[in-house]
Amino acid sequence: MHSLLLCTISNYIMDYNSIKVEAFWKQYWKDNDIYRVTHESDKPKYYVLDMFPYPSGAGLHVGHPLGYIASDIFTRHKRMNGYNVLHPMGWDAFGLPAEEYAKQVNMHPADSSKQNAVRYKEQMSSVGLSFDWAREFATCDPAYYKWTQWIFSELFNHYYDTKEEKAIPIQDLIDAFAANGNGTVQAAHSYQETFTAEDWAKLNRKEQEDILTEYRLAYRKVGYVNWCEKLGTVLANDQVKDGLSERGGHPVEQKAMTQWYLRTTAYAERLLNGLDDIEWSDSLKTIQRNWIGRSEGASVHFQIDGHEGDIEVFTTRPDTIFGATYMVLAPEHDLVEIITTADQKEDIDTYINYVKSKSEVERMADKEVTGAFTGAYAINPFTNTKIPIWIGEYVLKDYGTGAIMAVPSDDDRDNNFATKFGLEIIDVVDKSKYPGASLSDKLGIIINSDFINGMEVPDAITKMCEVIEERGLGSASINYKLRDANFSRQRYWGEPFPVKYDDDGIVTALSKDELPLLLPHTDDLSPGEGGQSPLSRVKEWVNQDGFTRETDVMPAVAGSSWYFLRFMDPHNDDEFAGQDAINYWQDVDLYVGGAEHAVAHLMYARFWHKFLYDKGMVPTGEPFKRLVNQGMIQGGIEFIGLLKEKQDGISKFMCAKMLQHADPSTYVKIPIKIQFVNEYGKDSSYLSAESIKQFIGWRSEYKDAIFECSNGVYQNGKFTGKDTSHLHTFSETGKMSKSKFNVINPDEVIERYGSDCFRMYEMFLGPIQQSKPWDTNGIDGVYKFINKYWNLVTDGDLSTDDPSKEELKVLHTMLKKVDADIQSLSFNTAVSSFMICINDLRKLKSKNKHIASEFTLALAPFAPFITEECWKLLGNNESVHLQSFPKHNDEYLVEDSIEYPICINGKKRGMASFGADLDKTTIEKTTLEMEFVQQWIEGKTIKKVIVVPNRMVNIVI
RNA sequence: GCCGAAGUGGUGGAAUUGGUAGACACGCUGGAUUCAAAAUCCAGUGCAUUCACGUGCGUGAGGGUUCGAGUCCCUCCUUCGGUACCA
Repeated sequence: MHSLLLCTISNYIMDYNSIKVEAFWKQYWKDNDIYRVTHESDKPKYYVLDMFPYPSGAGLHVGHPLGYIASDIFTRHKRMNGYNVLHPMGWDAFGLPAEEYAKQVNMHPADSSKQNAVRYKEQMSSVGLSFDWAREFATCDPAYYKWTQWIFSELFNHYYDTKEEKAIPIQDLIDAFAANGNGTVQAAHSYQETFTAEDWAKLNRKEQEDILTEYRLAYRKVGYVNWCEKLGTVLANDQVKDGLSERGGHPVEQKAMTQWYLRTTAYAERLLNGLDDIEWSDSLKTIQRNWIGRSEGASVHFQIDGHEGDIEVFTTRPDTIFGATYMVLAPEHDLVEIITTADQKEDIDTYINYVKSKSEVERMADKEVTGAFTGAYAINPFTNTKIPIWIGEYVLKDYGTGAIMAVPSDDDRDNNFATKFGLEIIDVVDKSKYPGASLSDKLGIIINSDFINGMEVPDAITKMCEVIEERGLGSASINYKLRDANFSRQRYWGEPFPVKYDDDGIVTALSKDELPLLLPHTDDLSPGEGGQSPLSRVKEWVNQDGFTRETDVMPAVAGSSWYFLRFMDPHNDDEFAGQDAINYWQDVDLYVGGAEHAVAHLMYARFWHKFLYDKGMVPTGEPFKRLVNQGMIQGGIEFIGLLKEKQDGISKFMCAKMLQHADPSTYVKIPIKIQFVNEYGKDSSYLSAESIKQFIGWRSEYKDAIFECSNGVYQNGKFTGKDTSHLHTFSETGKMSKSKFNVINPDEVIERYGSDCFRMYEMFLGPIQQSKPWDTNGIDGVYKFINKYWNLVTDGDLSTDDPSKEELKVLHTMLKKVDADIQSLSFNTAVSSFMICINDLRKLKSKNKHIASEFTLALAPFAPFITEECWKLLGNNESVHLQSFPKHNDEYLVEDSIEYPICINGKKRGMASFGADLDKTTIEKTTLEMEFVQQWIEGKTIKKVIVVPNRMVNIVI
């Protein structure tokens, strides 16, 4: 056995050979399937999940495994505590980045994704992550996306009943329409009209479908996309920068397209309330709450002077309605066309064209007040005065009703608008009693408002809601910021929508036995005509006998919205997951992943889960019980300054120190390989003459360039100046990325220090929730620890005697701390406990087999390879990872005496040792008699003596 | 602007319910070992002052509560993250 060779030379401190040992055990674990789990188990279940990655072409860098290592330690600890732990991994392979990467490397995304996943898996195994690889799948596997499509079909075939507060089959709604029309139906919808059963019966099938679509949980409507005429393509939001395409810098405009949406708004209240019962960080919950953006208020109808209809507005401040001196509609509001007078038509048209010409980004960036008058007037139902109706881009068509009553006295935006256009301002809230209160605080006394004069604002709001309902003007209502989710992408690499359109354009969802609807193969991934998906060019797929297919595909979030359920039963062909498996595994107990998914992924996943819950297909209302966001490991980025103006036609680089006070517009920062840089990451980082040569070798276009250092000039291989050249560089901290040449690959670190050392060092860096720059310098401390541990087990013979009291105390102090730290995910302090323990054991010259064994067991979750090796060397045959985690025993931790700090007026002045069970009075008495205490209290009166048992003594004089 | 999180040595970071601030580690200094180096081991290391014992000051700034504050309260500053005219 190779491992025996390592330990037979016992009188010599042998370094641990990580490469050999890790290779051996990696194979052993694989061959023996020790991380395989099934739901047929008597043990309690536990589900630890990492957010599955999109396998990018670059492979893993040292930042990626941070969360995986943490969850792996947690998993191993749970396993050793008798749990049946589901810990799977897979690939989020569909989506834009995968498609873009495939184009770059000139491969089909199906192939590049597969290839990248293989590399990821290999790297993950090198890190010693204990995934059950039998459950691996990718979101682009037809066997998986069959069920993504199926859930989508189910969404399509359901509506949300607001009375039952759950999803109900659409057939029930059709029956209700046929029986009673839509007047009595309580459902989440976007259909504005009311109809009777007779009306419904008169409609043809297409007309009925058009109404039903406004109720379905998956539906189609017109939405806007970022359209770039020049590139002939639709762009994602992050492909647009400052209103221009990121690639090429071409103008981007808003283009209307009929697209698929999910009615997430139906679940707004439940998505909000569900947050109360789960263990997520407060900040993450707050982000989700803000995103849902619930606000209470009233919807009020304003009659339009000289027109039949009315304008409905939503307001959180019905108490200020007496101050509503004008109204504003969103420029896209349906009524604009109807109410605009002939006189104002030109103004309005000009303004609408102006708004259309602006991109969304420009609209957000531009804070200037703009608007136009429609010429029409509404009647304020409380003052009965005519108030002008304007349009303005600050009113958004998607929020509330797309119309507002403007109260310029109590709303900053309304105020700016009124001031600019000379509209009337009536002050309706006296805020003098509440200096410093902001408008959103809803504080003040109502004035100039008839029957609510003198009331406090909150009371006035309640009163007004009542009166509004009494008078039939509207009702109290709740509004959400949350919008229905756009679910269409004009792309290739995603799930095809499982739907078909007949000749009349009526949509039906494919049934389960028609799934999966396979994504057809095509090598031409360029956009289709008019910004359509590349699929639109695959005519033989789109045009079927008697129907056509949807050419848009689903977004990347589709596949990640339910993958955690598939892991429970990944190879099931009959169901998305078998009920036995789902009932056993229930939900995710611990979910670890990056905060960048705080909104989109988690919101979609919770939404899908709640839908499946309504269908009785999952047993819990929330998918992720406890969630932890790991921080990012960043990298140092090094730049050198290149002057924009060439000197006699030659490029000139200048020392960062010399550019410190220069005008930043006169030079550009060129990122360089961090390997070239001396004192990398520090303020003093620089390129020496040697590293400038390396740089020139890498970027030969600069071979003749001038490098002006602070102490001389380097050019053409020669340095003229005093001492050696120092070309200082700019150092920044940021994401590790290929384009910044600062990627540190875990493979290199593992090769040099071993996987166990790498794992423990990543944990030792700090709390996992925190982001921090990678710095290999500190790794030596952990490396020393690993070697100390190795020597503890392998250097010399171990005694089988009972361990001493001191040894037990040192060991059990560690066991207690490590156990608690793992549960609270404080892995950095757990690593430090191991270090303290091993240092203490060395001081005690401990060579005890029991101690070494227990230490090995406790260390196993952190350092799976070396502990496995040591466990074997300690004479065991079964894997260390299948053992029980050692329990600490408080008996060994009992102290005979306790060191008390003695404080005078709260300042420590000395120490004293007292028996652990000594009473307070004796401690107080003894303390006051002590010599150094006497010196401090001499001639002073003692006001008070505070004795905190087991803590400290404080004397107040 | 609004919301959230966080500011501790030269560095990464520790500190139950308020109870010895700086654990552990890096780095640095000195020493041992070595022909020498690496590696390893030992000692020291918040700042100021002192030959020294010690003393003073110290957790972003200022105030407060308390016998006692890194921890609680108020005001402010900075950094990071989220969000963006949300009626």
